[in-house]
Amino acid sequence: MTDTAKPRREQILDSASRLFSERGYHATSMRDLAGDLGMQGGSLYAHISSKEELLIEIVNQASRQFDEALFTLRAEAMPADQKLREAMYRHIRVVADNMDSATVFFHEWKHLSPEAYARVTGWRDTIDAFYRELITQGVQEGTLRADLDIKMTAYLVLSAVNWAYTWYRPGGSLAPRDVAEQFADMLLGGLRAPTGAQP
Amino acid sequence: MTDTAKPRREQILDSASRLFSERGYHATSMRDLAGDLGMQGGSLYAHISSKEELLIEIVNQASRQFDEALFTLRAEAMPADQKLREAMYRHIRVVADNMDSATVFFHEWKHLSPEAYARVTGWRDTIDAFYRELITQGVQEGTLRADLDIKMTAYLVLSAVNWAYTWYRPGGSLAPRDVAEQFADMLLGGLRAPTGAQP
DNA sequence: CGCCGCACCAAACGCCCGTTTGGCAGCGTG
DNA sequence: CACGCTGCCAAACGGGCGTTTGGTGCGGCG
Repeated sequence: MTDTAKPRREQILDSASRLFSERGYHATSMRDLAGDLGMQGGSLYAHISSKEELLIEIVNQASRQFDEALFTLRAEAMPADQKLREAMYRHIRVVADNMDSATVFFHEWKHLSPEAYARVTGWRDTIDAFYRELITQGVQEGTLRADLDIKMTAYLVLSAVNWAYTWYRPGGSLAPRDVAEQFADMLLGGLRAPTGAQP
Repeated sequence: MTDTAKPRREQILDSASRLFSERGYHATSMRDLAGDLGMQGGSLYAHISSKEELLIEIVNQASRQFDEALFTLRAEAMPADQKLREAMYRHIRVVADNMDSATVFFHEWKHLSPEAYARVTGWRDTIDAFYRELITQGVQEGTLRADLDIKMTAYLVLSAVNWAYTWYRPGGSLAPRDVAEQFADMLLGGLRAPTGAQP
């Protein structure tokens, strides 16, 4: 209660996340953004240095959230199926808790300047590698099927957790935990009914 | 050989698909597009009526491809697991054969005018309903697990086939059929190794 | 009280946008 | 040869863009 309002700069970043995610980066003008905050376009530049700085900061923020959520899992010792379940939960939670910046992250990273662009690409590779390691570990320890193609399996898992940004609605009846549990159950156990007849 | 070159209008649509998918709709100017075709910006308007017409036509084209691929499957009588496999194959094939327009479709539909926007939303609902019906059928006939949540299962399948636009590269070693078969195998059979121990 | 610095406004800058216009080569047809 | 049509160019239009600039009201501090 020492300071009831967020710093102006954070308010700007919040508004920018929302508007960029709703309309896209290039379709949002600085005057749109300023209007959303009740000010004039030029006044923004007392707090930020450029429009691209906003995009970079939003994307970096999202990257950091994913990193923090997944990196601590890397070294933990647990069965791969359980670890995969936990990774999916954390991944989806980050998406769900940051719908706006996650959407901007997935949609607008192409518009970054070369350095920031390269950083995002590098981050993607890191996450890819994380899931591939996890799956490889699972195959080696016998928790996951031995005939899995590591790369394709990672793509499948990443599809499930990333695509959530297009349909998940926070505040609905589904918590991130529910989504992750259901997805993990289906992915690990399979959709087919256990019939007993098998070629 | 009666006419070696495509009609100019089709060339424009092809270029627009590529540029819109690479840079985004708003980040591509009409002068960029014209330059790609070796002409002046204003000259485009001898063949098209507006920039948005291009976006609408690209998105409609993609919608039509999905419709044609999936609609014929609806009435066919086959076990649901096999039908799901075939649907995933056709879905991924459309994405793979139309990477540019599919990317535009997934990324830029938000920027359409209200009528075209509503049409795309309606299309999405149709595809959603198609997969939900298919899964419901599978549960009823006993091919798929009885405890599946229909909506979540459809989300999972759609994630897998839609997200392909972000990573698939035509001309690589993976044909759409390979991707679909692997995804369907993993989804239907599950990732977990058959141990024999089960609660 | 006088002063500073902060947050903002109003206006302007140069540039690029989507689109329109008028004109002009080339060419197949009468 | 004259005609009109097609496909394009060069230039311009009004407007919006991201950003800069000079000025102003105001709260806090010496």
